[in-house]
Amino acid sequence: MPAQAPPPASGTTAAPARGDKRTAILDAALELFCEMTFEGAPVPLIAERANVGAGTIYRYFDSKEALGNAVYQRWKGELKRRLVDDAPARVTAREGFAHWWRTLWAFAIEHPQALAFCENHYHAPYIDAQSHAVGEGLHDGARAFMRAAQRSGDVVRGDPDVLIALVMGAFKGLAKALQEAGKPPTPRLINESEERVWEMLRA
Amino acid sequence: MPAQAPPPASGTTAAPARGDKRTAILDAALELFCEMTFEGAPVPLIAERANVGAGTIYRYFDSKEALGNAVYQRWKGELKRRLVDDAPARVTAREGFAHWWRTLWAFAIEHPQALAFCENHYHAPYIDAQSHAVGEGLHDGARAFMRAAQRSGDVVRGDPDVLIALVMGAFKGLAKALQEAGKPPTPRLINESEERVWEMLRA
Amino acid sequence: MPAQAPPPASGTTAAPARGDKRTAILDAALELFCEMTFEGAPVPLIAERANVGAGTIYRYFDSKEALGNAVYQRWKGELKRRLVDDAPARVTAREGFAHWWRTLWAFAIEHPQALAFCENHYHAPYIDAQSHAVGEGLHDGARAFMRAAQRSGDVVRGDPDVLIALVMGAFKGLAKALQEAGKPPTPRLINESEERVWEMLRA
Amino acid sequence: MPAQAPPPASGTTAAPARGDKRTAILDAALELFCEMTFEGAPVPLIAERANVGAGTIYRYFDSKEALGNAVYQRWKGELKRRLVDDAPARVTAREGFAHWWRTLWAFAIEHPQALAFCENHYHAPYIDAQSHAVGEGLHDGARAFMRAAQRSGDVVRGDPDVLIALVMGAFKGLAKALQEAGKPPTPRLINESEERVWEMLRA
DNA sequence: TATGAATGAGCGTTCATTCAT
DNA sequence: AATGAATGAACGCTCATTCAT
Repeated sequence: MPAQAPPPASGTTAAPARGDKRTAILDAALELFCEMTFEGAPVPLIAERANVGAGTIYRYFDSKEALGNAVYQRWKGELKRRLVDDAPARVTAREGFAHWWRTLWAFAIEHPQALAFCENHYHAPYIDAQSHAVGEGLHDGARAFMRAAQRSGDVVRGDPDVLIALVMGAFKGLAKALQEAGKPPTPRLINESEERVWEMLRA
Repeated sequence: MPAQAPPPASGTTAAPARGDKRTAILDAALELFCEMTFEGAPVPLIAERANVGAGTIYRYFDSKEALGNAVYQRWKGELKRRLVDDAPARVTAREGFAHWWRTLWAFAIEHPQALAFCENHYHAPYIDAQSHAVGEGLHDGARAFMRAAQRSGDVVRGDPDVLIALVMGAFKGLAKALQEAGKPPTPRLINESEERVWEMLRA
Repeated sequence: MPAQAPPPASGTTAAPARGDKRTAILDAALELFCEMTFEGAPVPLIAERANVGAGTIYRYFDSKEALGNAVYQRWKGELKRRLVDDAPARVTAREGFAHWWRTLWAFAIEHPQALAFCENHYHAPYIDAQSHAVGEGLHDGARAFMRAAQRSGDVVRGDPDVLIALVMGAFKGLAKALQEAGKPPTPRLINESEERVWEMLRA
Repeated sequence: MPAQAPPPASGTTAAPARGDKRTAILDAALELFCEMTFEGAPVPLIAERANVGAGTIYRYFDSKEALGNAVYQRWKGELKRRLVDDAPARVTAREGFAHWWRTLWAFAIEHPQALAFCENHYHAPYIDAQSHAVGEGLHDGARAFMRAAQRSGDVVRGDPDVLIALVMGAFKGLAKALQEAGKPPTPRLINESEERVWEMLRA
């Protein structure tokens, strides 16, 4: 799954679009950070995979750490967009939960490396405040949803952060386990797991 | 703990006991691998933290990778011992689940870094087959428990590996969230989360 | 010279010519290997002597051992070229021997360290098969010459390898002795020693 | 050929003789210096081969370099003893030369590693003045012999050092070639080479 | 006297970063 | 704007040497 391009390229459509190189670098970096760890992935190798010169990376990113943060924010931001910004308004708690669960799986299927990267690197020493803020934005959306669901009486009482941690943890655990086992997440599995996790939340 | 043990334990309590250095290295390595990543933690820094010379590490471990695996096996083995080997026999599924959940939390409280390390490093490129075998031993124990619980009708049907992934994921998610927030896991929180997760499993 | 040659020769004389660095490294390595032994010569010191960064050496040579072999093949190959490939055809055995003896001395005068290096390092543990093959090529040429000289009745019968060993040993012995004593090899000395050594060979 | 013991042990004959360890260390060092180079042979490995503790070596020798010089002097001294001190008095030049040539070969057969070591390490950076003095003593004896042979008219005129260099070089060249080829020096070969080399010297 | 665990300086090598082109 | 050769600090690791036992 080499190239992923969530933010539609701006400007004219034909010709070697501006930003092409930046995207190529971000894609290559994501791949290699997943394969070899952030520290283990040499910048020159990222450059080679992105088909650019090693020096070119430094025209787009101040440092390797800045590149790591850019990768993080790109995908964490994309996930937040889908999960929070595109959330359906005025639906039941159960429907809202279904949106979350299915969107998470859609993202995991489309961008398995992006998901693994964001999970594994949230606590990496090079992740900066701005990146953490993006993560917080996602969490805020989740908290708002959970609180509303508790208010409506559909979801058990208790610290919403605890419930979010349980739900997101369950998702990550299953996604990771499937990836390791090499099994694709079938619609059936997604539905059944949605059911199970909802039981955990249900009032 | 299949790793090396050059200095035979002296048994008596006085004097800088043999084996001290090996343990000091393992402890320092765990700390630094958590703080800085395996690749990011320089061996000389591990030595300094352990109050030994840099070369001394290589008297106890063949390489940095061997040290990483020793740390992994030490704690994953300890967790497996508590979770599987010390599991109560002839109890209900609900009681068996309580043992798991509470043992996990006890371990998380005693050795927060050990838990984080084992979780984050299972797929690191340096983890070897023997380490993976230790992890498998733990998983086998979990699967045996889950199958018995399904046969007794207390837990929902379905792939036991999926259920294990959901439960372990939920635990890790909550443990991680509390650690980040700096909140200790209160007995109340442990009990309530046990209740929630059991709902996810219950037939 | 089968080793790497990354910078293509520019041909024109102006500007710091490409290939300069590779040659500077080979020259510095030869010097230091002679002064301090292969194992005793630190790579960073070779780099300093060659006026390049330590890392630069590894752009031209895969390892210190590869550098050692490149030095060996460079000079052993050059010697073989002069001695074997440029040997005069259809001359008497005596004239052929004169070519060998004088060419050896010319080489010893031009490249005293190169000669010493090739002699002392043929059996070093780091010298690889390709380097040995270059040495063999030289020896094959010598054997062909010696056999022809024996067939023509000018040189005594006996294992040609033994005669070669005696002749080459005598040359190295004298060259080394002069170098140690700091005396230059005068034309007179070269001629007289040629006479002596020919007496050893003469039928 | 693990143990060589030219200097007869002093003191009483039975019981673990004094000097045993010193000799064991010198023997092990000679072997390993030949197999792995002086720089390449770790002191702890020498200790292991000598069946002593690593620290014990430093009771007998101040440093690794001192050990290297002790090995050098031991064997160069032994060679000088046989070649110079035990030389027959009042014999013809031809007979005197025969003594030299045959003694060299006897030494080469008895102590092949000792010979190779002394040859290859004379110019090593760690060889000190005292060691060089031992070598000089040998050379002085050779020079005295050569001068006498020239005075008697049996050997060609010319710088005796040049003649010595040619003769010793021829010997070393042949000895080395045989060792490399794995062929033993047969009496016939020794005699024939003696004849050849004498031709080089003969007036 | 003899040991070998412990040390840390120094090795060969890598790689994030720069800069002449 | 883009390159990739060059750099040198910093890495993992070795080994000559010391010293508590």
